[in-house]
Amino acid sequence: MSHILNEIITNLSLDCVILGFEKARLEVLLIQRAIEPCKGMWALPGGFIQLEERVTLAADRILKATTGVEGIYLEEIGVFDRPDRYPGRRVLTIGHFALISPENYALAPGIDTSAVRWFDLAQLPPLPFDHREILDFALEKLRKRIRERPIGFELLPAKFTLPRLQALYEAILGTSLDKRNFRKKIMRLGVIKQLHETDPESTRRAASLYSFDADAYDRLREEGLLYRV
Amino acid sequence: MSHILNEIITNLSLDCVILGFEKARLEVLLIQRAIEPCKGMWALPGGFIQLEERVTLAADRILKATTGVEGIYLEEIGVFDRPDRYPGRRVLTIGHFALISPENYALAPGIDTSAVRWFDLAQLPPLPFDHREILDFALEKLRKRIRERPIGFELLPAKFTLPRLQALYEAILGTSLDKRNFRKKIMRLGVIKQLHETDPESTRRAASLYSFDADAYDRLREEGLLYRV
DNA sequence: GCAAAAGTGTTATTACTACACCCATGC
DNA sequence: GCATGGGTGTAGTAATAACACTTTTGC
Repeated sequence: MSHILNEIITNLSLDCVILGFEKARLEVLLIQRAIEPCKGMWALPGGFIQLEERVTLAADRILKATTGVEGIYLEEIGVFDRPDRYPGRRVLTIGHFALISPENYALAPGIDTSAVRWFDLAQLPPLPFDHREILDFALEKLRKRIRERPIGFELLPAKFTLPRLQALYEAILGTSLDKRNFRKKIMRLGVIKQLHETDPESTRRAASLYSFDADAYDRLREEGLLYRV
Repeated sequence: MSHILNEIITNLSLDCVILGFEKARLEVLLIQRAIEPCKGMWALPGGFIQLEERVTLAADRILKATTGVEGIYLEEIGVFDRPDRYPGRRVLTIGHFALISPENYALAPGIDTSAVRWFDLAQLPPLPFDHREILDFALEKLRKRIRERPIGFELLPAKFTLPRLQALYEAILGTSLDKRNFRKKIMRLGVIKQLHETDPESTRRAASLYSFDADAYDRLREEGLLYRV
């Protein structure tokens, strides 16, 4: 077994699809590559796994080192394995995704990275390798999952309004939803609770603020509860 | 890029959890290892991926070479990455699973394998590496999935009876289900059709045979339809 | 004729969809 | 006072869970 410090597994990398929600649109976090291959292109944050490292820890390390984002829950979405996906040698990559509220995280371009920023999904630059495929796969996974679990809270600040939560669901699903039915369903799940405050950012009538009950959410998660659209 | 024939990726393997249903119990297909490490132990069928090979094709190739089973749909369930999971060097493995009807497949121990057979899940031998973890993960995935999709047909012969399908659901979920409600739900899905034959193996009153409508199933799959228990 | 397994319907409850108006606030 | 976005209720329909007896057949 090799023990050279920080030696990497050369045939296996990981990439992260970090999704956020801003101004009624979904966004994805991209980095501008400062090294070859594909130097200068905007790409998913990613990198190589060290020889003795757990994949999840590698994902945390790489995301922090390239974007400044840390302490988020990254979920594995699958292995991407086209033989020609990376130039010069065979590299399979383990796709990960996460949902975060952009305003909670400061961006800082780091190692091998010349810039980091959020991109609206509708205005993406060309992506290198198979990153477009990985992104599309993550989006599809998100759409399926939101029908099965009351996710979405990760994409909003700790206190949020119901109109904003509904806008998020509509952005993910690409449809519009009935306001009354949406509220009934969400409230019946019992995972959000009303705070006795209103939205200070409102310019007209202020909406009530709600917060998310993590314990109740975990209970539902166990039971595989659904949001059916 | 290396082009030595059949050169493998040394840090990445794959393993297969093949589940079947026999005599009201779930079973898993294991092989007896004919080579080190863990020579002589019963283990999940698995092996290494070749340098230019797609993972799915590698899984088909390895499963056929070790067990004789071929032509089945293998689904990726995730990467297993404990640093000490394989002795002597770092090897991550991509877990796969599949559901098949044991009677449809002839078993033939092959390369690096001294025996193949089905094991009742309740009477498993000790498994090497992290194979127990991979198996448990696959079973958990199966339980979650059966609540979301009308699976289970892969585990039964082409013609099956409703009592047998119900027994399968009960085996997977670990609960008992109401016969009338089960039939109503399954029939309402519209993915199985009644044949005008009865079960020739019956010793008392013979049950009707049904078959599975693959087209209707695919349509439901698209919509993410559910079996809620 | 009886044991064993297959098959069948109804009711009460709960969840879902569709749909239109009033309320609070800043300007 | 009006424009903007927040908030609320009902009725018809569909799905669900709970529940017990009759039918067929081999022995």
